[in-house]
Amino acid sequence: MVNSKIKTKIKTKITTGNRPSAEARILLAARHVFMTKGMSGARMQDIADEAGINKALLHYYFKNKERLFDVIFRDASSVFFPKITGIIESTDTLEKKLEKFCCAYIDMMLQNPFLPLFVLTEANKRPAEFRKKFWRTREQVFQKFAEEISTEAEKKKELNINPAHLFLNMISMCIFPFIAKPIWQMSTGMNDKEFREFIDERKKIIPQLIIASLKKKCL
Amino acid sequence: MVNSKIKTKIKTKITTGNRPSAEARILLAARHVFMTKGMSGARMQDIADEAGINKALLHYYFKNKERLFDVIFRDASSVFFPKITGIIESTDTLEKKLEKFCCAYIDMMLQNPFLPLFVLTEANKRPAEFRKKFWRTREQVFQKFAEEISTEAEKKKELNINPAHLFLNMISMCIFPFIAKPIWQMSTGMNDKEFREFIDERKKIIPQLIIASLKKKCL
DNA sequence: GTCTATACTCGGATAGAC
DNA sequence: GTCTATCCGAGTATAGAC
Repeated sequence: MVNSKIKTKIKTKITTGNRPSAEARILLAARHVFMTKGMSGARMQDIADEAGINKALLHYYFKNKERLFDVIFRDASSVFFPKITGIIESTDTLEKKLEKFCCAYIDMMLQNPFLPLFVLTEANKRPAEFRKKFWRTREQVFQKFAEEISTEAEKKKELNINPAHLFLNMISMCIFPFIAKPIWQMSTGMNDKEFREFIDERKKIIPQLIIASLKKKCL
Repeated sequence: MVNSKIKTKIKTKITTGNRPSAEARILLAARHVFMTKGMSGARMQDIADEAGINKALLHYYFKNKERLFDVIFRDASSVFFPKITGIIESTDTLEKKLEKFCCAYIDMMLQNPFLPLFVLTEANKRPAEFRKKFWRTREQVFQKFAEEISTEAEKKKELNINPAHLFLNMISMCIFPFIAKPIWQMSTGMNDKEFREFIDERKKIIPQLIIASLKKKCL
């Protein structure tokens, strides 16, 4: 499996034995190291160690650090920018849709706690490169959500809400706690278990709050 | 001015002439480079260039990269974790206090747009070091806010609100847009001017939303 | 205090054996 | 496909002149 073809989606291929292939182990290790240290802080040696191979093999599979990073980052982006078509197109009420979205999104971040800071940091560091290499128009989650909310608002004559603010409020409240986790825990004294429970509570609180903001009286 | 004494607060000292001293220029340049590139991405050469001096002088003033970083980061933290005693102790209503807080905090970030991502990233990368070297108990903004909200809630018999969620919601909505700025602009097509106006709107929207969440019906 | 020149270290990348 | 050994550029840090 040489690096000649760039894969668009990472799959952890398994060899005939029970141990993941070297390539799969590299990807797993690279994901972990890049996510925790960032592009500039990550060391090829760390990735090699964690994958249980040596540096030379990294270059055999992925040419250089940048290419390896790109594979990881592209995969990370595709997870971070969710596909909400499924939720949007369902026949649920808006309330139910928001609830499903928050719940699914928070669950995803519980499984990938470093993802938000990783994607946002790297997107900030080189915005031009990000736009060119990683930005997919299809990932414009916001557009669909905005339409959905606008039509919903029109139906109910609650036109005083700005979909942009509403959507940004929602994702802010979902994502930010994961970015601020260490500081928040220092500040409140929460341990990991308490933090986890606290986050779980937010799956209900956030959509409720958003729905409340739709009422004329609130905004 | 040798590096023997560590300053707790950065002041841009001006020499007798009209050009800032070398030390002041270094601090200014270092702040900019560290904030945009992060600790691991920053290059001493870049800082020297931007300050209009050479690398050797950096080491003359600040011994090494880590010490220079520490000075910048300590200063950044003290700005990022706001002193809210002034707002808390005023005789304003809770509503007014929240409004003042959001407004002041958003204004601060408008002036230091890279601050949030910088502080949060570095705090995440080395949480133990962060706690030891930079965390100040006095910065536990949250505690005071929580007490304030609790007493307010008791007065109005609106005990169904959790101050932790309320506070986290508020700062999430204030801070997150600055972290997500490039992605948000790509996603919505906003230019810098529009983004600025959009942010200004939030100074009112966020406290309104928070106040609304205090009502029993909303949460 | 400020510079030039240089030493040293780290880390990404390659050559080549097996 | 995987390894050892090595190269080489980049980047931090220091020596020493002025």
